[in-house]
Amino acid sequence: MTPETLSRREQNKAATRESIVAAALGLARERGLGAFTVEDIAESAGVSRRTFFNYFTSPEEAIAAPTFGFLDRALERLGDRPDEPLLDSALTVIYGLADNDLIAPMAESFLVAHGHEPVARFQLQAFEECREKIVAAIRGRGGADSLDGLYVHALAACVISCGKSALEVWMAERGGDLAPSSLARLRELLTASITHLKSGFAV
Amino acid sequence: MTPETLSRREQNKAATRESIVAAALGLARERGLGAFTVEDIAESAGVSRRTFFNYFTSPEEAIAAPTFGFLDRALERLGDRPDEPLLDSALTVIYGLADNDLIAPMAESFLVAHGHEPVARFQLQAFEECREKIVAAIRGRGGADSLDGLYVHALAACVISCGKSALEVWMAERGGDLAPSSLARLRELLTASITHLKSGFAV
DNA sequence: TTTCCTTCTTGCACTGAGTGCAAACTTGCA
DNA sequence: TGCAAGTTTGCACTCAGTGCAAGAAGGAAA
Repeated sequence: MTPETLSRREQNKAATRESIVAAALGLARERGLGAFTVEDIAESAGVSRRTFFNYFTSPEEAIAAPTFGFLDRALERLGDRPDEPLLDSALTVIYGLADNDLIAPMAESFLVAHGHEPVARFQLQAFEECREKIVAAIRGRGGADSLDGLYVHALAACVISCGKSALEVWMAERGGDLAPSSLARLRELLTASITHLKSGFAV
Repeated sequence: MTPETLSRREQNKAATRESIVAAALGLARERGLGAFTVEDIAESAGVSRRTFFNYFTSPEEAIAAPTFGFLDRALERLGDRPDEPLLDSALTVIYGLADNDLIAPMAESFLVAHGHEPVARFQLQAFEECREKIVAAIRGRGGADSLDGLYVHALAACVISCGKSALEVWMAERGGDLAPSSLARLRELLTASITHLKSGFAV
C-alpha cells in the first residue's frame, strides 16, 4: 500500500476520495442509481457537498472511479514489461489482473452501473483513456519505430476490446463472483480472447 | 430522402430534430463547446427550451447525434449482407461508408467534439451501441450457432475498434476533409485496419 | 367544413447539478 | 511558534433537467 511514502496531506486526500466513492457505491447498491443526490453522497461520506465537487464533477464519475483505478493499475504492469511483444505482455498482465484486491472494487462498480447509461459512458471513457495510454506505451517500446500510426492505434484498441469483452462475458456469467474458481474462469476468458485476436478470429 | 413515406407529423419531428442538431453544432463551431446554454440552442433552432429536452437530454447528446446516425446507417448496410463472413461484410460496408453524405455530419460532430470529454463520452456510447448491435447481427447469421459468446463479443468489439481507429487516424491526418482523395485515404485506412485484424496483427 | 382524437409544443414551477469566491481550518516547514 | 501552502466549507448564483397542464397542429371521420 506504500503508506509511508505519502504525506499526511496525501493520505487525507486519498481517504476522502475513498470515502466518497464508497458512499456513492453504497447508495447505488441500496437505493439504485439516480435515486440519490450529491447531497446524500456527501453526507454519507462525511464531507460537505462542495467537497464532493472538489473531487468529482458528477455522481456518475464517482461511481465509475474504480474502473479508472483498475485500468491504471493494469497499465502500470504493462509498463513493467517493455521488452516483449505487446500481445504477450497483454496476456501476462491480464492474467495477473484476475486477482481479488484489484478486481473487487471494479466488479462492484461494473455491477452497479450495469445498464445505466450515464455511468456506462464513464466506464467507456476509462477504457478509452487506457487505450490512449497503451498507444503511448507501444510507442515507447523497442522496435516500434517502424510501425505506422494505424497499426498501433488498431492494435491497442483491439487489445482493450478483447480484455473488455472477457470482463463482460465473465460479469454476465458469474456476476462478479470473486471465488477462486470464478477468477480462474476469468483468466480463461482473458486468455481465450487474446488468442482469438492473435489468430485473426479464424474459426 | 424517402419523403413521401413519412407523414407530416414525422416530417416535422425530423425537421425539428435536424434544426436542433444543426443549431448545437453551429454554436459549438462559433463559440466552442461549453460556451452556450440549452436556451441558446433552442433559440437558434427556433424552438422552446422545453422542446429541446423533448428531443435530447443534454447539449452533449445533441452534438453527438450525427455519430449515432452514421453508425445506424452502417448497421443497416451490414444487415443487408447476411450471407458472408463478418470480416468480409465489414470490409464492404466500411468501404461504402467513406461517402460524402454519410460521413460529412459525423465528421463535423467528431471535429467539434475533439478533446471535449463530455461529448466524447457520448461518441463512445454510439460505438458501444453499434458493437452490441453487431453482436446481435452475428447471432442472426447462418452458421453462427456454434460460436461461443466470447468469440462473438470480442470479434464485434475488434471490428468496431478497427473502424474507429481508422476514422481517428483519418481525422488526425486530414481533419475531416471530404475531398475525393481524402475519402480514398479513408478507405485505404479502413481496409488496412481490417486486414491487420484478419492477420492477427502479425508484423 | 366541422368535429373529435391524437400528437407535439410550450410555459411554468420546481429540484438539484455544478462553479466561483472568500473565509476558516489543517498540514508542512523553518 | 509562526508563516506559507493546501484543503474544506458555506454562500450565492446560473443553468440543466423534469413533471404538469394548457394550447396548437395534424389526421380521420361525418
